[in-house]
Amino acid sequence: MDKKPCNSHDVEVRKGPWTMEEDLILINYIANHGEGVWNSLAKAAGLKRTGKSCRLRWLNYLRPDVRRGNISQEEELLIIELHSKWGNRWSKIAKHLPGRTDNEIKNYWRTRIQKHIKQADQTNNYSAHQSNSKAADHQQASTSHVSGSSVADPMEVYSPPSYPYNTMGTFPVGTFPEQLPMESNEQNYWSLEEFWSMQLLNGD
DNA sequence: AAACAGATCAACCGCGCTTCA
DNA sequence: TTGAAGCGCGGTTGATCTGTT
Repeated sequence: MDKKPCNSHDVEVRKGPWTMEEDLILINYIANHGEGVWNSLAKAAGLKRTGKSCRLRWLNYLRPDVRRGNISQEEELLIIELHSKWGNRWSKIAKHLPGRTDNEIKNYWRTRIQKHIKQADQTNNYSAHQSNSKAADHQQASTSHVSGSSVADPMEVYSPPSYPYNTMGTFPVGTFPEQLPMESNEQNYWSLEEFWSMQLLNGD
């Protein structure tokens, strides 16, 4: 299937961003028939998408309990804690953050947290280098805990207090929460009903 | 105002695990 | 027991957005 083309009859497969029409078809189909058996679902719904693509779209975006935007400090700390426990087991981590998807957490980790780890690492390496030079002069036995090779897990050099975030949980650069076009921060959830009423308003 | 660079995130890809005939 | 099919996961890519010069 994934390892080889699973369409025996050369069905054209769409790729790229999902259209609202496709979203509607998928939502409607799942609302009526439930999720699961994604390959046959895709065919039965008349979507020119792979089952995989449908599953991903549903789980990461269309599911009514998906929470979007504004990862709180509590959630962030939880992500950090769980990542230090389990590593890149994003789906496992996501299970402990209701409404968050593995993809979202993975992206968040890579774009935000990992960046800060690198920065902290560089800073620490720099200061470690500085202090090591001095230490060498003084024949001190002070071993730096950020010697790179001795650190198996980047979390060990990661120090949450060094975040550039303020205590209000806002972000220094223009990140998503304030820029979401429609919802206020309280409205991180949206339901099928809301989606459908949006469709009615749009006349679609 | 335009060009460029960096950040973000949706979506795809490939691999490995599970299930079932 | 084995091979095919389905599914889930983690890594990666590319389009878009935002900030800076």
